[in-house]
Amino acid sequence: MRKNQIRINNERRILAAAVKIFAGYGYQGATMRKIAEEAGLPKANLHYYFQTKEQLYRQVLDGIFKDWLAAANTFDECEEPVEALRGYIETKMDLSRKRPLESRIWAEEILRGAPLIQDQLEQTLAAWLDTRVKRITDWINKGTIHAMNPRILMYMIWAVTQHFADFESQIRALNQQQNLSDEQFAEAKTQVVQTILKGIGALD
Amino acid sequence: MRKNQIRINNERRILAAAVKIFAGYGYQGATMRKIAEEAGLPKANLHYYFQTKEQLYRQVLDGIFKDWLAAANTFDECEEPVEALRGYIETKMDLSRKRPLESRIWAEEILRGAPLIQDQLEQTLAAWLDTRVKRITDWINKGTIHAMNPRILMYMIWAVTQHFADFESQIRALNQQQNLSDEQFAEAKTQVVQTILKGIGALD
DNA sequence: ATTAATCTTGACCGTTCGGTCAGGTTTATT
DNA sequence: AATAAACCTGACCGAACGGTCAAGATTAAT
Repeated sequence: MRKNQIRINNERRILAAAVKIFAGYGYQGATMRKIAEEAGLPKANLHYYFQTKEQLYRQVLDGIFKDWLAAANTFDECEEPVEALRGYIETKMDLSRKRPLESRIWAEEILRGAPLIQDQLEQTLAAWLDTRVKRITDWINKGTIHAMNPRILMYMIWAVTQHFADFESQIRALNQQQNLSDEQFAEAKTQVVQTILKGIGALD
Repeated sequence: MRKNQIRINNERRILAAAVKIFAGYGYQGATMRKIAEEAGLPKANLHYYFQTKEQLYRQVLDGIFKDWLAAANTFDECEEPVEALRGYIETKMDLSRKRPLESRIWAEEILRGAPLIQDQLEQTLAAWLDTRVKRITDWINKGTIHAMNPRILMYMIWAVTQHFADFESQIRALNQQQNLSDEQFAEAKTQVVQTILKGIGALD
């Protein structure tokens, strides 16, 4: 089978290189030259597979957005707030640990005012958030967690979990110029979960 | 007196314009042309006061760094964790509300790996953090708050408070395309304080 | 074996970038 | 009033940017 094997391979190579370069330099700072060099292909070849820099960037963002939404599986599968939120927070923390580049590209896009993904935020993400807000509201009504604004809870979770990817260089500078070790990161993960779950009255 | 009044005025105008443009476009996306236009001065005039784009950017970063550190006054003045942390969190939240541009410039610099402020992070900020870590450790030893890693607590506070500035466009998209009203922001501030203080065992 | 489709690439293009500079204008000093 | 210092700015520069293209090489289809 494998009809377009060449195309598939090259698009994957280019996208992987683009993630690295966009994360390292930002949209404006990234150049097609750097991405081509990282991918090991001539610059003109990039334009054969992706007409413009913006189109390449859009495809990178699309991939990130899908991971973002997929991270909510544990949240949806669990009934009780402790399991659901612990699972979601841990999944988001793991995502920050394993794929920090994607988190940084997302963060930079939002920083710049989300010029290219505003529609997805206002529609897909807003709808995604609404259903989770409803679940949290149910927990509040049942008295399982304290009364609060569920949206702000979600913002807090996003902020904290993504911080470990987005502000990695700051954390490194404050940790003897060393990235967090696996042990340190595991400690952070536990503490984040505990603090938030306790903070909303789901524990103790 | 006012000897260099012209210089003082123009440098202030240029720095104010630079904050806007750097925050809106990032370091690479910002151009001296745009900053000059925003300041209402010819481009060559910018280079008279600030030799290079990087020097202008450095001065912007320096100003932000000072605000950053100054926000810790309440933290230091209060004895007990509830007052100290509430004061610090509220001050950082207010800073995010009133000066989101500065927060975004800082965030972008960290995202890019802090190429220009690594020294300040490793020295000034690291020392600043150490003294606060000691105070939190004292609280833990006295049993006023739960046992935990004080550094991770500080990361969480930074993450959450700055999120409201850095991810403003995402929050807006999830809030019927409206920025948080003063009432909504006040609610967020209260909830952030409550969740963190409860989460570390300082309340209830 | 031939043709068609896909892929590859060095050379090139117009635009914009950060930065320079000479020469003029304004302000401060005496 | 004269001199010096500070300030202003249009025109210009080389470099780097995103993107194009024609011509050749490779692969797929018949």
